[in-house]
This record gives sequence, C-alpha cells and structure tokens, in this order.
Amino acid sequence: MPRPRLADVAAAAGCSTASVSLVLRGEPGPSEATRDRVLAAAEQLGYRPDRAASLLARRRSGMLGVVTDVRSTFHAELVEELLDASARRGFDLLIGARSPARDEERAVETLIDSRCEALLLLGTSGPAERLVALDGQVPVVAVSGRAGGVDGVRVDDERGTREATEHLLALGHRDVVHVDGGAGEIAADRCRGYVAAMTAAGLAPRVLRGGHGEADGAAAAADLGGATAVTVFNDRAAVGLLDALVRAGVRVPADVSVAGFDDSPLARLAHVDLTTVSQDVPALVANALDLVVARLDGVRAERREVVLAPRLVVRGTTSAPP
Amino acid sequence: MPRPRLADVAAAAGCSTASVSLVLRGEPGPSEATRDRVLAAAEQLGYRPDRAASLLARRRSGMLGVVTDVRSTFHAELVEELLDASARRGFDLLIGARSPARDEERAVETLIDSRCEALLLLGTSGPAERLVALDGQVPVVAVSGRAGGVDGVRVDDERGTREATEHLLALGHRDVVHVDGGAGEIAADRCRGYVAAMTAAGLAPRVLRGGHGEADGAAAAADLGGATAVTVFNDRAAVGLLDALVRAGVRVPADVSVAGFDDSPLARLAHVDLTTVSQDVPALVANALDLVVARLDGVRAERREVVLAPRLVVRGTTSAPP
DNA sequence: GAAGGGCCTTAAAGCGCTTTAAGGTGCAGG
DNA sequence: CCTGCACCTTAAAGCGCTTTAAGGCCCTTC
Repeated sequence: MPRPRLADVAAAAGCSTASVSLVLRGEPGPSEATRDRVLAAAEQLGYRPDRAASLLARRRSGMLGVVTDVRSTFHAELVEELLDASARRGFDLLIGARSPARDEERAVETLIDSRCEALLLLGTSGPAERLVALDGQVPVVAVSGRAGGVDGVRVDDERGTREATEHLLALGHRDVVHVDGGAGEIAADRCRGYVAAMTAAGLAPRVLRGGHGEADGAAAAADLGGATAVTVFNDRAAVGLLDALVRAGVRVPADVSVAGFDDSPLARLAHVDLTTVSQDVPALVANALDLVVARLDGVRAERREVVLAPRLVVRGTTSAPP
Repeated sequence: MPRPRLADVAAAAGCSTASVSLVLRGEPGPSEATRDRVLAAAEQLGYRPDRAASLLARRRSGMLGVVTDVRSTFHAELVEELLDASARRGFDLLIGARSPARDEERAVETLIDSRCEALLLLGTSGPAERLVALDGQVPVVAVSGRAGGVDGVRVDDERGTREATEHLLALGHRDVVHVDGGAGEIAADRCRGYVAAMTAAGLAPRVLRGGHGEADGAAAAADLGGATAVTVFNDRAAVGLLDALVRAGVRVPADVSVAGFDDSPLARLAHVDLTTVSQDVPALVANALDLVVARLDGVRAERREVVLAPRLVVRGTTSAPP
C-alpha cells in the first residue's frame, strides 16, 4: 500500500482533488459537508501532504536565510532555536556566516541567490538604507541588533543591565563596577543601563574595558580595585572573570558578586551558577518568525519593531557584600 | 529577470532539457561537446537547480530520520553535527525524540511515516531482529550503539577507557578507580577497558557505582577512598565529580586526577579543562552519512560496521600523583 | 547498397500539489 | 417560468525537474 496521495483522499471523499486541497489547507470555499467528508477520509487514510510538491506548486522555496556572526555564542544559541522553531513552521534554514573577512552583504547575496523567501539578520549593524533596499527584494528582520528601517526584534539591553545593577544595589553593594563589551551598539546600551542605575542611586559609575570573550573578562579581574560587585557585558566574559577570581583566591559571591548577561548554557552549569540577564531566546526567535510570516503572507506592510523585556535570573554568584 | 530554469539553459545551449538535466547531474550520455555547451550556458545564466522540483521528479523526500535520546548531551552533539553535515549533502533532518516514555519503535514509526529515506538510530539497543526488519523497509544505520545486524558506526569505547587508564598509570598512579555509567552496553564496554588496563598492570580494579549525570559523578566523590586518580564514564559525571571535589577542598589534579569520556564542550571550557576521551563526532557523523548514502544509491547491499579509534585528549585535570 | 549497431538526443509523460476559470445548482426576484 | 446571483465544485493547466522510450545519425559489415 503506497502512501496515499491527494487523489486517493479525493476518491475516498467523493470529490475532486481541488476541494481536498482547499479543505486541508483551511482555505474558504468548500461547504461544511465536503469539509467533513474530506477530513474524515484524510484521517482514515492517514494522508500526509508532500511538502516538495506543495512548495513546487505554490512557487515557494520554504527556505529562510539567516546571517550570523560565526564568533558569537549568543548567535549560535539563536540559530539553534531558529532551527527548531522554523522547522515547526515548515521552513528550512539556510545559514550564511558572516565574519570580519566575509561581510554581511556577501552572505546576503548567497542567501537570496538560493531562493530564500526572507532573511533574518542576527546582530546586523548595516546602514539603514542598505537594509531598506534589501527589504524591497525580500522581507528582512533584524534580530538582536539595531533595526534601521526594517522589522526588528531585540531585548531591551539597557534595561537588562540596569536591573542587574539594581539587584546588586538592593543587596547592599555600593562599589559596583561594569566590565563593558567594547565597541558596538549593544555594549553601549548595556553600559548605559549600568550608568543609569548607579547615577539614580547617587553613586559614581566606574566602567572597565572588557570585551566579548572569556579572556576579556579575565583581564578585567586585576582592575576591580575595591569593588564588591561587577556587572559584565556578557556571560562569556563573566565566566572568564569568575575563573580569574577563583584562581586568585577570591571567593564568589562571599568577597565579590558577579552578574553576566545572556543566560547562556554556560551560566546554567551547576558549578558556574551565574546570576545573569536572560534574553529569552525562544521568544526572540518566535517573534522574529512571526514578523517574517506576517510579511510573507502579505498580512502587514508597515515596519514593526518588537522590544522584549529582559529577565534577571538570580543564581549563586550574587549575594550581600562582605 | 526571473531566475533561469532548466528550459532557459537548454535554449541557451541549443539542446533539450533532458540533456541539460543529464549534464548537470553528471550522468553519462551527453557528448563532450554538449556537456561543454550546457555547462557554459548554465554558468553564464547563473542557473541553480530547484530542489523541490528535483525531489518531486525523482520521488524522493530528501529527508533523513534521526532517533535520539532526549536526555543525552552526547546525542545533542551528534544531532548538531548531523544538522550541518546532512545539510551539506542535501538532506533535511527529521528528529524523533525517544525517552523512557516514548520508545524507539514509536519514534521510528513517525519518521517512516513522514517519508524519511533512511534512519539514523543514535545509541539504539533494540533487538537485532527488529532492526533488521526495519532495515528491510528503509536503510538503517546505528550510530554509537550496538549494531545488531544493520550498518553501524561507533567508537571503540573499551579502548577509550583503556587508554585513559593507561595514561594515568603512566603518570605514576597506582590506585585508580572507575566511576561507571550504570546499565547499558556502552557503560559495560568502558568499564571493561578500565579493568583490562588495570589487570594488565597487575593492579586490582575498583569500580564505583555512577551514572550519566552530574549528580551521579558528584555522589561518587565520597567513595574515592585513597584513590589518586579516577576515570569516569562520561564528561557530565566527571564534571559533577570535579565540582564535588573542589567544594570539598580537594585539589585537582594536585591531589586527585580525573579523566572523563566524550570530549563534550563542557570539558573544553577553560575552567574545567578536563582530560577526556574524544569521540570525534564529525567523523562519526560523516561515516554514518556515508553508509546511508551508499545504501540509498544502491552501491552496497551487505552490512557494514565502522569502529573508530578514540582519541585521548590530555588537559589539565590529570598529572602525576601527589 | 542494405542491414545492423553504436551513440546521442529529445519528445513526452509524469511526480503530487495548487490555482484558476469555467460549470453546476438552487433559490430569490421579476 | 425565466433571470440573475451566490455558492460550490471541478477540470485542467501548470510548477521545474527526471526519466523512458523512441528516433536520428553515422559507421561498419557483409
């Protein structure tokens, strides 16, 4: 018994393949009676549509293009979630890696070339006019990055570090420093949140030079001075800092409290147990896909930006000052 | 200018679409002259085949089914690599999760139902006759598990722990214990490797009850006795053990050396830096896909089993005994 | 020179689904 | 009783590619 096709269902339901197609996709047209018969027949035969044929007939590719920065673990997380979430919505993912050498424009070209129906740019910082032009060709959504003129989804970074800092202040810390993430919009936002919380509390902010990686965080360990608490640009740098502190015999959180940003899997490890700010990757991804789908279905034309609230996750690396 | 199709290339090359199709897929038939013209035309037009149409016409789905144990991080690694490697070979992956509640047979059913062309069973332990029967329906490859009667790819687990143990013995350790992984073929193999190395060295083996997770490893910490070195079933358990030791004030590797198994990302973290046995996930996956492809292309009929050599990765958790 | 045989090439028939335009049907209104 | 209209339904034409069977062409061979 070969697998049933549309025609088999049609035969069983006593109608045409056109009707079956309409019913199974929930399109308007067929009457209630036809609908019932078709659904019953499909169910009874265990019918499963053929994706390739469907895509072919509707002239779609079923592919979404993603441009990601190869070096970012946060992007890796986003991609992983995207892989899942987009599969659930019936899309395949084509991943275009961007690196210092191979810039975004190039990656985008390849993706468009490969019939992607829409593009998700992770952490893009391209000039607005380029993005808008691109958006003219194919729907574009900027995920976790500044979205100049195109749809975007991101977490409120400023609020994230602000809340982390406020958490430390509430614990009684006064000398709180921030290890920043170097250049870039996101690092600037996070730094701003820290500064805002400190100034609001009438305290003087102090920012240490940092970066995206473990080594950057570790390097900052020497400059803490008398600080009893630190907010760090991201989890990787925070873990580096943590490691340097432990090796130096500094107890965390007894002597120094540390808070990261991202809630990466790293932070969740039992023996790291880092207090951090969660970006809610699933929500970020789900929203991005919603935007994409809405555009593809032609439901919406105007630009939209979604800003999600960050969520402070308090774990074991923060406590009251010594 | 809409994207070129086969007919456009045919027109440009002055031949039929049939010839173009043959040439582009490297099938025999067309003459050298035709081949050249077609390739030139395709290149010139920037032709890219339409996967959906191609799959449809050749009655294939382009999908591979993978059955994985949701709880295993090692499986997660395999899946991640598979995602990549199979995409490169033009396959989509359909993942069927297996858990204590939802057994392998069920997952397999769904996958076959969804038109998968072949199945990759991760860590299966199904009875040989069931696997063979399944193999009759669709090519099956057992990855990292005992392959009863069907194609299989795995690492030599016994040799892995044997080499890890030998490494510790070579460092001068005498009192080496093994924390095992509970029931299962793999745990048994690894345990056997440890025992073999110890007996060969004229020492008495001592095996502690363990398991797959961090907690299992941590629990074993209390039972080490005077042991100066430990080989652990897998990295997760080893990290748990490590954590328990550090918290108890035991220095690693100064007081106790620890070796894991899997070379998971966990082991590679700077502040874990675990000596472990690498399974070479990319090789495992590449071999598995080779087996699948060979079967699908009908190149081979007889069963084949690939056993890869493990590789000891010496990092910072092992050193000479105190 | 006819018959036979390699080699290439191609027309045409799908693959399983979507979509569009045309064809019923039944009922209200004239 | 004929129109007109609103609703359903369906035949048929693809989507872009693969594949098969048939056809051409040009040598050989007798």
